[in-house]
Amino acid sequence: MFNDLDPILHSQLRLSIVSILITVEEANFSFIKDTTKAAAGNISIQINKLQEAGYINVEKTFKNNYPNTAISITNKGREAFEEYVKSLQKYIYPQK
Amino acid sequence: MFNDLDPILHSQLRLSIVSILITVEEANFSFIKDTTKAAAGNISIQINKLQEAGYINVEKTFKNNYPNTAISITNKGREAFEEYVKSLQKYIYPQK
DNA sequence: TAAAGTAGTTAATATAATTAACCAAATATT
DNA sequence: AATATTTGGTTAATTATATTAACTACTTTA
Repeated sequence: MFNDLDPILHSQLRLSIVSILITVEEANFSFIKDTTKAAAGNISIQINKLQEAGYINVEKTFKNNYPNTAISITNKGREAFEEYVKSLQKYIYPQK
Repeated sequence: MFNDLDPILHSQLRLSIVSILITVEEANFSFIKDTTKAAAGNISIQINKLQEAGYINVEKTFKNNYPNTAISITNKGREAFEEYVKSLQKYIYPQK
């Protein structure tokens, strides 16, 4: 009846991050920080986990002399997100 | 942009339980156990948390000589679920 | 009456999320 | 030109959560 929910995505902050990345080509650390209002440390860790899972690409460069971490979603990440949403539907619309 | 997701509901097992209770008048422990496939101990704990939060009613009686735990959703629980779903929509359909 | 099953609970453990403290470099202030 | 502050992070420690293993208490069956 209830599919397992991908534990990588079933975390508020990681879901927020992926949710943002679904809508944009690329986002940097600061944008994620501003948008999610989460603490930088937390974001740093959750980005690592998403990268380890292969859900996002992380490119660290320098921009205007400052470190800049550019993040984008991978195909795997996009698919995982779609799967997660499908599974969730079964929870939130159990009448189906 | 992203509402906080009610941490009481943002747990796979608790969400499963509430999701079941949304569709039925009442469910007992065994039904929840069979439907969710979760371990009894885990269910026991999550039922306590949902009760503490006022999201469910728990009635312990004996049925055919056996202990029987009947569970039903409260108005508060139903509202929390609806709110949770609304918040989730913003995550899973960020284009909106 | 001994073994197996029902219906749970609790304590201990494993896992995950969060925060506090830190680092390195850049820029702003006195 | 020192020093304070800001940017953009990371890491270690803490806190919170979830899960499991072991147990309780009773019932039924062989």
